[in-house]
Amino acid sequence: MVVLRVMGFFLLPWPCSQEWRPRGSGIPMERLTAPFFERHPVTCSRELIGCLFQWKGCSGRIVETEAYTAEGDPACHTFFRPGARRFVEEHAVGTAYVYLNYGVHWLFNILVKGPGGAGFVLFRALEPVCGIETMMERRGRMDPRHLCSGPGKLTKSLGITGANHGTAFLDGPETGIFRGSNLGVVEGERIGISRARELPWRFHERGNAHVSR
DNA sequence: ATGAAGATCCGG
DNA sequence: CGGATCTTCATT
Repeated sequence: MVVLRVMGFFLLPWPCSQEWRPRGSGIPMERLTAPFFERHPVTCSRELIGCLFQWKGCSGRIVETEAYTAEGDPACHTFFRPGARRFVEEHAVGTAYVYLNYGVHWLFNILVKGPGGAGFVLFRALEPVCGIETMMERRGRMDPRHLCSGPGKLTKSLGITGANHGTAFLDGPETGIFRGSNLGVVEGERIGISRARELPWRFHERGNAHVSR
């Protein structure tokens, strides 16, 4: 059992075992399944804030996301990459879309498809919960606030690489996303892109110290 | 073949 | 601020 400290307050008793499997300790951990992701990318991005992302021995609360829509979004890979459009067509909701950016950093997205359109949710920051030692082995010893405070940092902390591209992880024995709560969601403009910056498609938990920048 | 662009991070 | 360093895609 891990007690999370958010904004100076001890708030959520979070189920967490040595095996890094979030499992029952009185509070049911509701695993997010396909229907959650059968909605618009912006909706999914907003509602993922506060959920627990579990990845092979490590986990963290999702505290920052960005939405990219497959149609009409010049910043989305689908806009200029036929391969990305094919990916959307050929893969099921919940599939990991991982790519190498600037030849250096792996970035993790989840594929979503709603009636209003398909797209991706980019995971931009996590608040580490379990496996912090493992994360530090990968990134070096540092303030836990900096471990996953960026899309490239969190993949390195969790050990996510291109090998995970195109894989289903929602229902894995060691991977998945679990419903959580948040202290309020702040919406703002996306970061680090050159096109369609004005869209307010970046979301983060209010007051959270683990977000990027 | 070759080149440009890119949803980042780190260090000076 | 600049460099690292690789993939995808378009152009030659």
